[in-house]
Amino acid sequence: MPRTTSGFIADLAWRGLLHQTTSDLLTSHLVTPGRLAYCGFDPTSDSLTVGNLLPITVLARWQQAGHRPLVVMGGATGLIGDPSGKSTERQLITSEQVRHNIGRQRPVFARILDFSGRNAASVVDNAEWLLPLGFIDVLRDVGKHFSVNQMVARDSVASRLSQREQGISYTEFSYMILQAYDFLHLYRTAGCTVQLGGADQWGNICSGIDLVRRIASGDAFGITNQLVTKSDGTKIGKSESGAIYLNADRTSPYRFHQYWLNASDEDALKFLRWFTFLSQDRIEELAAEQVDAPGSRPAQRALADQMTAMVHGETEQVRAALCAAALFSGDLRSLDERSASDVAADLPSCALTREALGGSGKAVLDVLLETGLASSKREAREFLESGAVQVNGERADLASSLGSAALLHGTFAFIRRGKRNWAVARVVQ
RNA sequence: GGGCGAGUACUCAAGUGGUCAACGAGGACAGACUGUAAAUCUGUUGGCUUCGCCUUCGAAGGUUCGAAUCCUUCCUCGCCCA
Repeated sequence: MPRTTSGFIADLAWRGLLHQTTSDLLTSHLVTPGRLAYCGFDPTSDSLTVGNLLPITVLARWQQAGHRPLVVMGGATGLIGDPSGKSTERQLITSEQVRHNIGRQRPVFARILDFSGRNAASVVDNAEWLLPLGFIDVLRDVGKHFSVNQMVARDSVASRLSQREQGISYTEFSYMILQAYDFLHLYRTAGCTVQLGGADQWGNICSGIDLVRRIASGDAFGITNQLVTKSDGTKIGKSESGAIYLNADRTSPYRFHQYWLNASDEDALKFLRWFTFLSQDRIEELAAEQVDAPGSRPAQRALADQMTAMVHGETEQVRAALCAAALFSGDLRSLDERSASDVAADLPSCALTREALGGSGKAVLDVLLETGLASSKREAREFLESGAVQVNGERADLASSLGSAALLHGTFAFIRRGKRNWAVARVVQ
C-alpha cells in the first residue's frame, strides 16, 4: 500500500500495472491529498466479471493513497458503445437494460471502495448530464474542439477503418466525444482532475484532457494501467464453464475462490500484485514460501482468500476456504452433519428421493447427469469407465449405484468428477 | 440493380454421389505423472435402449437404390461492376 499520496504511481509501477501517465507534472499534483480521480464503467453487462476488477482496485489504491475516487457509471455512454479495444461493431442495448445493469453492478463498488470518511468514494451516472444535451448544442460547443483528422488517427478508430470488413458506425465513432465531455463536466462541477483507465482508454482520456484545456483552460491528467493477461496469453476470468462473475448469484463464492486457487504458480504471484492489497513485503514473503514449498501453494491460497474476501466479504471467504479444505482433504467422512450441509449448499446439486434409493439403488450414471457433472449418458459412461468419478471418496464404476448405506449422514452423496469438479446429491423428504 | 464466390460439429478447416457422424489443427474434458500448478504422454470429444439404431453439414423442396456432395427456390455474408 502506498505510504504517501504521490506514492500511488510508484506502487502501481511496482505492481507492474503502470502503463502511461500524461504529464510530468502529475507527481507534484498528487502531493496534495484528496485529489479527485474518476474511472468510467459502461454497464454493458448484467454482472461485472473478473475482467472488470482491475480498474476498481486501481481506484481503491488511489483511495488508500489518500485521494478521493469517483465511479462514473456509463448510463449514457453504455447506450453508445466504446469502440476502444473492440474489433467489431457492437450490438446496441436498451436503456432499460442499462438501468438494470447499473443496479446490479453498484453493490460491487460498495464492497471494494470505502464510501465513508474524508476520502469517501462516490458514484455518479453520466446519463445525468449527457442525456439532457441537445445535438446541435453539442456540435457547436463541443464538436468544434475536435479535429476529425485527429479522431480518425486514434488507434481505436484507425484499426476499424483499416479493416474494411468491419468498419465503424458514426455512433461508435462519436464515443470519444462523449467520454471527453464527461471529463470536462466532472472537472467543472466536481473539481475532478485525474482520469484512470486501462491502456485501451489512453486515446479517450487524452481527448478529455484536451477538451478541459480548450474549454476550461484547466490542467487535467490521465493514468492508465496495463491490460493484463494470464501467462498463457488468455484472458483472466474465463473458465471452462464461462466467465467468472462478481455477483454471487452468477458465480458462487466457492467457485470464485476455486478460480483463484487454481491459478498457475507463475500467475498466482502476478495476480497477488495486480489484484490484492497485500504489501510488497508480504507478497515477496509469499513468493519465497512458494519456492520452498510449491506443493502447499501458499501464493494460490493467499490469493484466493484475499480475492474472495474483497469481492464477497470475509464471511463468504471463510466458508469457501472451509468448503475447499473439506472437499480436497480427501476425508469427507470427517465432516459433521452441519458442515456437510454448509458445503453442500455451495455445490451444484440434485435431489434424491427415498424411493429411488430402495432396491438396487440409484445408478451413479444417472446422478452424474442430474447434477450436471456429465452432459450426456455417453459422457457419463466415459467418465465412469476412465475412473474419473468418486462418490463420498470412493471410486465409482459403471455398475455403481447409490443406496441409503452409501450416504453421508444418511443424506449426502458428494460426487467428484476429475480432480476438481464437485456436486452433491441429497435426500429430500 | 448486374456479375462472381462462400455458408460443414465449440473454433478454424478438409470433404464435391456410396468406404462420412464426416480428415486435420486448436480448444475442451478425462486418465497417467504431480501439488486442485505448469510441461509431457495417452484417450475422448452429435445423441441413444451402443456388436446396432437415430439426428446432423445455412433453410425448404426435388433428382437418385443412395446426397454434406447434383438440381430448384429462399436466407445470410463477402468480393467486383452500376
